[in-house]
Amino acid sequence: MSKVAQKQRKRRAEIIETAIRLMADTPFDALSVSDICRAAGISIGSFYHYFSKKSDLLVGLLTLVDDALREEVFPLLDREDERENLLLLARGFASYIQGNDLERSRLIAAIEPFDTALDGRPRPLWTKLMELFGRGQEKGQITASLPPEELTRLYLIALRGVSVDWTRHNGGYDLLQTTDVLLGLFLQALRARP
Amino acid sequence: MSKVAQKQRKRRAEIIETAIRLMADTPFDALSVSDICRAAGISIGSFYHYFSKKSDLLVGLLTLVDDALREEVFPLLDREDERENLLLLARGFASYIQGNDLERSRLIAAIEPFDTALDGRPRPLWTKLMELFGRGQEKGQITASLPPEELTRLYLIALRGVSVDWTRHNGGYDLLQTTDVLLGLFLQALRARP
Amino acid sequence: MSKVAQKQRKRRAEIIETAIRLMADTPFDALSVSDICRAAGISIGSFYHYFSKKSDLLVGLLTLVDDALREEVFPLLDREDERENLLLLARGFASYIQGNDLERSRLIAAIEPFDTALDGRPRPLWTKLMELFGRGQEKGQITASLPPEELTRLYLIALRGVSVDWTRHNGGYDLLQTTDVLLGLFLQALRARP
Amino acid sequence: MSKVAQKQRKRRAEIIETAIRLMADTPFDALSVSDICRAAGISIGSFYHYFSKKSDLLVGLLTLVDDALREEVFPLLDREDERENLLLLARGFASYIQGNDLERSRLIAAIEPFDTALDGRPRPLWTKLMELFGRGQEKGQITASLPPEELTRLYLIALRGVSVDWTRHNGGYDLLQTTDVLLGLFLQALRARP
DNA sequence: GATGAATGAGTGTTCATTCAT
DNA sequence: CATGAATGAACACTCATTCAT
Repeated sequence: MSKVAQKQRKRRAEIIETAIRLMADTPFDALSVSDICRAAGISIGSFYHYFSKKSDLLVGLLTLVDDALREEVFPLLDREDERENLLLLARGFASYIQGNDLERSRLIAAIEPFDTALDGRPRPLWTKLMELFGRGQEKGQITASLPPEELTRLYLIALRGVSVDWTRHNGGYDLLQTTDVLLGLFLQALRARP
Repeated sequence: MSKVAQKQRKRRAEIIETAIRLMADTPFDALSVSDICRAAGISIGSFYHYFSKKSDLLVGLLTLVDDALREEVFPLLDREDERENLLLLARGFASYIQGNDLERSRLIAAIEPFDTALDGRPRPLWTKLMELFGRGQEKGQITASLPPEELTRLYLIALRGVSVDWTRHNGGYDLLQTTDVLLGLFLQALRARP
Repeated sequence: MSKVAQKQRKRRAEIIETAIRLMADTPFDALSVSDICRAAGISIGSFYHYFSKKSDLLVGLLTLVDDALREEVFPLLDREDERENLLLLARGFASYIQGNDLERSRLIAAIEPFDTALDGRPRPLWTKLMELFGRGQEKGQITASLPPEELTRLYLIALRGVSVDWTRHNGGYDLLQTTDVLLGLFLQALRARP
Repeated sequence: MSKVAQKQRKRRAEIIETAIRLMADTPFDALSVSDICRAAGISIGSFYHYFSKKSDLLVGLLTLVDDALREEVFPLLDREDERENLLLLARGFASYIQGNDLERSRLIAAIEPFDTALDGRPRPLWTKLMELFGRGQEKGQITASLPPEELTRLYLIALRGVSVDWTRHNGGYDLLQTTDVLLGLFLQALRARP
């Protein structure tokens, strides 16, 4: 990648980060381009130099989440019991949202259509879940009464449920713990029966 | 109720129904008052005669849902097994959203903060769930490892999860069936163990 | 006057009084017809039964002031020294505005074009001032270096000045006293010189 | 000042001038932002680029008047007799309102709360009057029976009176001459007596 | 690359006025 | 006489987007 292109990427990322920070308090639609520019210390003209439309920001934002998952969470999923891996993945996602130093980025959850495709490519969270459920069934750890697609779908629904609920309650409780309990119960119900 | 007041109520309800219809395609915030008026065949002035602020519509809308639940779903919850009642309640809610001839009103789910209070009073869905979980534990049908409040909370999170997901997929699948499977699994995990 | 017409007059007067009361806090233009109706306890329909336009209220209002002056102040102007009568008239006007139990009607001053004609007829305040200045000159009490019309005009300008100023300061000082001093100085300068 | 900032100032001033011109016929409150924009040949968006609220116009307007007084009238007040200076100041204000080629800007008078503070700072007209009355009393040219504050207040009341009256008569007479006569009489009454 | 002035359609909301009941 | 539902033009203000510099 050329130096110029790299600088371009970095600038884009900075703007996106700024937007995420602001979205902690204000939903995307209620955030004006000039708000973002003021916070990012750039001019409106510059914004439109890096993004051709306001909604381009969202695409950039989702890509950022995907990258974080791939780099920080996926490498940890090496347990023998796939149900443990599934729970770890949910926790990884929850903790990214609730996020260490990213407290403010919690609204990601509200936007995040985390199963659907982005630019045609499937989101990595979906792909990884499919993989884990598939392997879990192969290993006889997870009930085979439903296909992996269906399990993935249900799992994501529950995961989205917690995220959205947490968001609606303004991050007022421990997302990690609630995710643990709810998805734990779900996985318990999926235990393969003899 | 006087004839005049009745007419008032009816007109208000008509406007709300129109808004619900439109919200199938467009989220509330992106819906302008004049859109609603055009669709309802009334003038902007009339709108503000019935609702003092745009956001009043939301309150009206939630009240409508509450009333429907109370009148059409609650009377059916007379099974001996409280888990069956819980599932029936979830189905009732789902079917109201997916709604008979109301296909288009599905976006209710996106707004619906169905656990929190409205005007200070708790929403009836929340109250009823508390009641069913409590009785279920008394009868020994449901695990007592978590308090009814927590169970209610988790149940609503899952329920909200399905609704929101279905909404995000533009009502592209059978909400009733997915609700059945997901909440069924959840209740299965809650079965009291000897 | 028929009983019906009398009742009509009374109702009109009631509405005007209500409007005056409200105008203590809110200028006429910022006062909506429905505000007035709510305060007067009548329907909008009724308002338009008694006044064909909102601005009709103003005409009614001015007539009310004229009547009060004629009935309550003019009879007192019987001093030998016309300058005393002139001061009494100014005081009478000021005290009507500041008004005993009419504290709230102070904004009259802001509207009051008290020299110009109303419906073609000259306002009584103007007529009376002309009369007093004329007699004062005849009696040699007031300088004849300016015609009565001019003196009247200047006197009204000063009188209006105090009223408006007092209004702008939200009635924050004693209107009567300031009127006394300012118009007193004015009359002092008009003393006929040998 | 940078070229950009200068251009900004000029544009703002142009808009204010336009508003003043329109206010000859229409009081500020009855003047819509879009009227002003149409007359100024700019878009509504541009208006809000230069003024964050409609009422900002008023502040700008008053500042303009203050600046004009300070630059064009104050330097002329160098007579030995302070009463002459006082009259010159009144004439200067009147002539600014009636204004050379600014016939149309006469409504300034109606808005002008010319004694009260603007942004916390006292208006220069008030300060200058205080100074002149104070010096006049020291020199024994003006009666000491009232303090300078009171004299300033009364003088401003009379000055406002003429302005408002002239405005109400739609500039139908010579403001300069009337100011001369009225304030002249006032100053005559204030002559220090042995 | 970067800037920010300019645009104008669009927003939620108000309100004088009419008129069927 | 009295009501208040209905109207719709008007208002102050916002904001994504363009483009000359």
